[in-house]
Amino acid sequence: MSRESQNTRTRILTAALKLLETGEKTRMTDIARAAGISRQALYLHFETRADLLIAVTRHVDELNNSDDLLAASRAATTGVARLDAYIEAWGGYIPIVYKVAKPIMAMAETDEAARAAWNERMAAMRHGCAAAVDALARDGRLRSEFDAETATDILWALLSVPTWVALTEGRGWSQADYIARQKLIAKRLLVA
Amino acid sequence: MSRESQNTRTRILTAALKLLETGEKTRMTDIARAAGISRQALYLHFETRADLLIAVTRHVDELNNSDDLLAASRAATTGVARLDAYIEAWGGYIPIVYKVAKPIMAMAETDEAARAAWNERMAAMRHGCAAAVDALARDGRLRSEFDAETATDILWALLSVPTWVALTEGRGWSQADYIARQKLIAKRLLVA
DNA sequence: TTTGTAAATTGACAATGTGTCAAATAAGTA
DNA sequence: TACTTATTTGACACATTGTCAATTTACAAA
Repeated sequence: MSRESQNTRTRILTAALKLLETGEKTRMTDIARAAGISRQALYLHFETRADLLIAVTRHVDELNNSDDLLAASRAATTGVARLDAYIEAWGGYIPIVYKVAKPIMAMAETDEAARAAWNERMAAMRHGCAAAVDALARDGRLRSEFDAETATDILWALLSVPTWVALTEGRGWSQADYIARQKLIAKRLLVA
Repeated sequence: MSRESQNTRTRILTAALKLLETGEKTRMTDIARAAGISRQALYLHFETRADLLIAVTRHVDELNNSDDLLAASRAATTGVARLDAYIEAWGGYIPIVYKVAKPIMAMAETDEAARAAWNERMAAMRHGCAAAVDALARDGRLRSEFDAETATDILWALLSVPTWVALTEGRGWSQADYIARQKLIAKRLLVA
């Protein structure tokens, strides 16, 4: 994969991302046109449409330094602070990835690669939840109502993308509302 | 629409339901074969695949007396009892409708009729949530942290189908776990 | 300048699944 | 017998993904 080819690959990802963000159609034809190459040339860089879209999410992660973003919550000293920081970080990141994640979620019904990519992402998100729950437990402030595993599941479901979609797009919660309320809810549920 | 035609219509709905429940493919071809008629004849009874699937959900509602099921929670005297009863009723009904609802949710991305049908269902579910929240408020037992509208949104998101899918299919919660824990969560969040 | 190579183009085509159409048939009813 | 309704049969349009083969472009090495 030469330098030239790398440029084209990035050009494709950038073009696809722009289409996704502006809500335009993202058929292979559309992405090719936006990238200024032929539709068939897309297949020289990505095996399938699913692969291409998955690559776009990774591209988005890189553009936004997603690791650093989420790692910030690790700096928190208390469990409660960590929980808040994680909700702030992840909750703030959802709107960024959502536009790209949406077609992947849709494809996940039928496409194995898309399903695997999405599950992996959700597993990573759950790790963040588990870390917050563990930090609470270490402080002796995890409510005894649920064990750590169950508490993690609850937090994970609470912070899931479909829940975010339901509350923001479906019920009109602003992003600020969403984050503030989720912090309250999570603390009420998990903190003793 | 003659009596004979009615029979065929029911036969189609029954056949489609069976395919959905057993997880088999539900292309128009498959449904037709299962119903013992030609694929083209399906279009004599339903305009589109979306219409057919929507009709199946209504058929399921009728088979299960869904109205009565959910109405039971209305009999509860206290707000807390009503909340519990609603979670029990709706939570218990999710697995029944889910298999049919799944392809409709998938179609909702692209098909206007499917989207409308699903939104209507979710709005109806939210009415149940609102009723429970109002009952709590009437008892003076609604937590003051959130207003009634927001509390309803939270309960609605908590009881949403994607959340159920995440916790049961995704995290292996049994149906009994799901209902018991959701009751605890809802009370912890909403009851003063 | 010639030659070789990687990237991209062009045009055609298979596969899938939905939805449409027209002509023929079956079966019961007036 | 004639009419009506449901259904069948076979063909086809359409959208979209993915594949293939032959050709062209452009750059780099000799």
